[in-house]
Amino acid sequence: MSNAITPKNENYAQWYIDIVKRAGLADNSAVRGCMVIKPYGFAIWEKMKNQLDLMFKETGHQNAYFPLFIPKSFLSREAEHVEGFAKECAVVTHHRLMNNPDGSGIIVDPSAKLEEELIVRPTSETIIWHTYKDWIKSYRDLPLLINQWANVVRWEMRTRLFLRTAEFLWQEGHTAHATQKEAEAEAKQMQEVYATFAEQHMAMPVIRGVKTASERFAGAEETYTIEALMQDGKALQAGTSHFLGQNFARAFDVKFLNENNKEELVWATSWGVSTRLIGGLIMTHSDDQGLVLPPKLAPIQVVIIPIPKRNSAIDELAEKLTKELHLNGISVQYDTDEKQRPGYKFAENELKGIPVRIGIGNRDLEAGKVEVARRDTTSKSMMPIEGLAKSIQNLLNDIQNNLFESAKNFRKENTSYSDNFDDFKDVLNQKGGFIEAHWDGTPETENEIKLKTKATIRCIPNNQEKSPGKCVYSGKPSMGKVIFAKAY
RNA sequence: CGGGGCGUGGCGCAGUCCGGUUAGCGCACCUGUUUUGGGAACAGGGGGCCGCAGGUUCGAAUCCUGCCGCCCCGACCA
Repeated sequence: MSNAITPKNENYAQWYIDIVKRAGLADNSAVRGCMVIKPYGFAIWEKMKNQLDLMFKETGHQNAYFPLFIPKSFLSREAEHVEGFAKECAVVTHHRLMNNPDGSGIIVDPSAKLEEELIVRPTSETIIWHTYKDWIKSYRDLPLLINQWANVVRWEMRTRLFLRTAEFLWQEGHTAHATQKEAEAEAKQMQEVYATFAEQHMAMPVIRGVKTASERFAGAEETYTIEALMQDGKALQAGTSHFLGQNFARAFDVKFLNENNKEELVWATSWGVSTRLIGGLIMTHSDDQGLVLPPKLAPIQVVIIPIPKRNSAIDELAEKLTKELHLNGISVQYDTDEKQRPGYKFAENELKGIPVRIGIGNRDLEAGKVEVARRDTTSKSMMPIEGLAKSIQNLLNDIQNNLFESAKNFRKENTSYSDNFDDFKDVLNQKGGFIEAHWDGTPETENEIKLKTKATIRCIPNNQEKSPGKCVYSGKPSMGKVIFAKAY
């Protein structure tokens, strides 16, 4: 009823949970670590999915679907891959239930044991590369550019709504190429697609970079990542694109004949983003009043609220405006629910992060104006009815841009440089955020810093000019700066 | 897996220490009236195997035993 959202600065984790629940995005379910994504949350996911799907298709990819289950033996074919995923897999061991002879309910039928256990996919490289063996014979079959939208399961020890759930929705692209160069270009291209989506649609600035060896995807030779900074100063890995070399081709014996009739192993990439992005979206923009959505991803971009007493003049204007905005691809809801008063609706719409609210009352109509409130700044202004549809479109663009600029400013203010370890620890504990620092390039130093501070190297940023210096921890020579942060 | 917390109408909780009438409150819901420019008021009403299973007792939401589940914090990960 009254604002039940825990203030951000009081308890950020609780604030996040309150937003997810009160805005109606998702709920915990009867299954540990698995969430119910509610209609409003799913509508946001659909908007993300539609845009990403478009971008994948524009870059030449096709959708397909592979099985939920993976034979256990497949997972062990690639040594690093099994090492990375085996600990967190759900396993199917039987295929039938039966009534317990003692009458106490239903039990697993012991006679229905599977010959080979099935793994519920934690990711699909293995089943897909097993399939690719049949699909790829010639250089003419390449490149093979496939994406799948799916659910996967990783039996995480600790879960958080959207950010880390045992089951989650995602897309996983799996491509096969004739040359290393082409596969690397693909992996980089998809990193850029993700970055473009994050920045232009989510209004979430990201750093493009590569992972260090220890943070790399299990089975990858290079992991390209986009890293975002959340409001509490922690980093979020928002999307990754992997150059897999020939590791999976070797494990699943996927070879092709080149133009010279010579047999070669295929080069691979894989890349994915998940419903975690919704968590990132929340923690980039939202405030103590509730969710804040960038217009491009808001299921409802504009809500029109009649100020009682509602009458035909108000209805007419609302309907005219709705039509005009619809013609321009803007989603509008005219809230004619007479049971709730305006104040209640205002608060609910703010909670749900609807970017623009238009209030139409008789007083305003007479003056030829309406009240327009923007969610990002929570400011209100009177706008002339004349040309309103155009004004609203401009306003939506403004909000989209403003959210992105604000997030960039926040990141700038919360990015520090450090060249000695004491200072590094102080910044990390007092301020958080991204810390640029020199690193000597060794996994030992990386690990020591992680043990002492919980900060990890989020990435080695792309396109960085060489800037030799001394490692923040060891003092040894360093060829360039990397980004450290505590991460989700 | 360790630490903490919690299971009581749809949601949030009180009651449990110290057993005792019909298990209570706020929100939500239903009906009606008056309202309506930032979360309306009044009146009436409906809805509960008190997580599950045993036990103690004349009597258990409350005491005892066992089990189950979920959440939060940490280590692991998108």
